[in-house]
Amino acid sequence: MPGWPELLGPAEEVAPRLLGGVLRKDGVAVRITEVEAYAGDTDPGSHAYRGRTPRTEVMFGPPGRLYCYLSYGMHVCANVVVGEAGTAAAVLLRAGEVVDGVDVARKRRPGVADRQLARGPGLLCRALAISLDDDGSDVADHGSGPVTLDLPNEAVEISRGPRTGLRLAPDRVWRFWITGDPSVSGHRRHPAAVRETPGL
DNA sequence: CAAGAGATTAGG
DNA sequence: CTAATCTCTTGC
Repeated sequence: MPGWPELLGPAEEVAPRLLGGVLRKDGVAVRITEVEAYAGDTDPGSHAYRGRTPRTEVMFGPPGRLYCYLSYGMHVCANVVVGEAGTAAAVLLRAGEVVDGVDVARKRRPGVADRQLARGPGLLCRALAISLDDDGSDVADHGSGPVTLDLPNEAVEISRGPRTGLRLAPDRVWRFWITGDPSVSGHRRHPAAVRETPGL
């Protein structure tokens, strides 16, 4: 059974549906509170915009896999691949709240307040000990790999705003987060234009 | 082949 | 504001 039907829509529709979901690895669990959507070859902001490279290969594969990449040469960031195989859409996991294995996560980030343990895409991976070795790991097939994802079973209130760290395609308002959650990142220049979208 | 920007974070 | 440092793109 290839992937979940929930992951098959366009990235900007799938992304908010992941909010409140739980990502697990080695006893540590993070409830996802902030995501960003990337559309692949039609999206100038996507790594896959200029075609396949060894790094972006996973994004062109089937949905439900993890796309991990090295950011600025030092931080690992993780995406969930969405959409049909052959497309390169993905959802970047930007931030979350540690809901299990807090003691383990604390050891990975000494001196940091609990609510900030996964406050940012690089930090989220550090809290979960996700590395480049997890690139391509199948999170949809629950239990087969080291990393698993549970989709949320209750609705959450969602806000949206422009994507962070990107100058390109500012018209795509594709960053989503759980309204009012203290663990969302955006610590840098928080976009002024922030609207709520109860209708999603 | 060399240079620079980028889905980041920590420290001054 | 800047350093640290990997991958890919663009320019010479």
